[in-house]
Amino acid sequence: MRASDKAYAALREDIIEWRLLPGTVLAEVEQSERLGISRTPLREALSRLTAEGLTTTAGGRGVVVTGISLEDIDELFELRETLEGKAAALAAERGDAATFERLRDELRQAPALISGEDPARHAYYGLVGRLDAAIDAAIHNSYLAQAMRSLRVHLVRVRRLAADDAERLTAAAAEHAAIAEAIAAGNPRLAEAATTLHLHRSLTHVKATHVPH
Amino acid sequence: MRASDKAYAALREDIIEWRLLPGTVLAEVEQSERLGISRTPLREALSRLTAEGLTTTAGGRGVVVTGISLEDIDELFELRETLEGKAAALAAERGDAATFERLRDELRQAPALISGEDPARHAYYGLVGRLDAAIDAAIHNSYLAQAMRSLRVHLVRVRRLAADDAERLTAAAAEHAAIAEAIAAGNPRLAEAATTLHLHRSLTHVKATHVPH
DNA sequence: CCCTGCTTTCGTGTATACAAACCCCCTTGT
DNA sequence: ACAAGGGGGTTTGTATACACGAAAGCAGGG
Repeated sequence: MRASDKAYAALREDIIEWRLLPGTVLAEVEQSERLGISRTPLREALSRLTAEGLTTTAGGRGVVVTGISLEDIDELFELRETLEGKAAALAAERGDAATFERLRDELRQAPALISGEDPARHAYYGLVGRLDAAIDAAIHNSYLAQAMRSLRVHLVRVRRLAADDAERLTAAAAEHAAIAEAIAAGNPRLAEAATTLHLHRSLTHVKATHVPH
Repeated sequence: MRASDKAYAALREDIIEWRLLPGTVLAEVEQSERLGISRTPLREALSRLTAEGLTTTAGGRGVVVTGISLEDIDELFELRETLEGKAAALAAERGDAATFERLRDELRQAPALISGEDPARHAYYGLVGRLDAAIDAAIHNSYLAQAMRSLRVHLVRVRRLAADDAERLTAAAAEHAAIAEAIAAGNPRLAEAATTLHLHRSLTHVKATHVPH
């Protein structure tokens, strides 16, 4: 693995997990020494993070970790609704029914995973990730998939702000199952509606349990 | 101006204007010597281009200029319709009416610009750019604006493939005027419909006059 | 004649040294 | 006392040298 990849992954993880708080300045020598690499690969890592929007260059004062305000969350979900709604509709038109039927069945059994402890809950997140991946593959549109991928980075960060209690996760699993069901049924408008519903409830939950940093 | 910015701007221009054709390998030493800079800033420029999707890293063998297939154009416009349709609707809800009324009036007088020679036609492209900028500002959503900006790079590249005859440009100006009119009227659904119509016609034109490279 | 293994060579990945720009702070003048 | 200008120090921007890896070419054997 390249040193720049290692630095990129480490910094990205630190930012997403809120170990590096917004406003933190990432000085090149300091971070390169912390990660045990040279400045050159670190600069490439910082470039990638800045391109993703996780950091911003603060004019001569190094790069700083970007923050996420309440307004940002609204904007983020506004775009997310647009993109994922369209993606769900396209998946319903173009996707393979059997794939999404399987995902629907798994999602209906997800409450068993959620009630358990952390390893099981991790399995649930993996399941949701597989649904996202299946939609990405089904839409047959690399540009849309790319746009959604770049969004998900910020969304994971937002999710870490909210309290993922078992109750909300159970409800979310049901909503995801409804999306998978609509896609499997080949009903674009229903798939879009189910996605809109899910995202609205998700946004409401995030804003209700949000703890400002 | 930094050397990396200079290299980035130069390479980006070369790719968009099809002076660097798809499949061209951009070797680091070769390009750094051509642009009169060192490898370090050139690498940063290539990183940025790759993040934008104008180039792709070819697994250890340098970066190559990406191509745009007919399928890519379809995918590009599918995403564009989603994003710009939403943006037009949001602009109609949140934008300042006076701003878009002025743009509508200017666009209605655009045929005079188009019939002229290149400098006047350049003024027309600038006018369309101002409409885009006005929409970007009106939506009050930096993430959506960012997504549209990253799309426009590829769209400019596609536009260079099509023949921009005066007839099509005159029609496009009328379609743009209709969009501005709908936004100024504060009618989101109409604004979205006008955008959808414009993009469909634009796509049809591109595919009709498309010359494969 | 073809296949395989080695060698050479080119190209990227990384480290480090140097240069320039910027900020902070201190000093000085009003 | 406050503002403006200069100097020191820190930080980024750039160049270059070196190391590692892969790919292409060549030679030898089957």
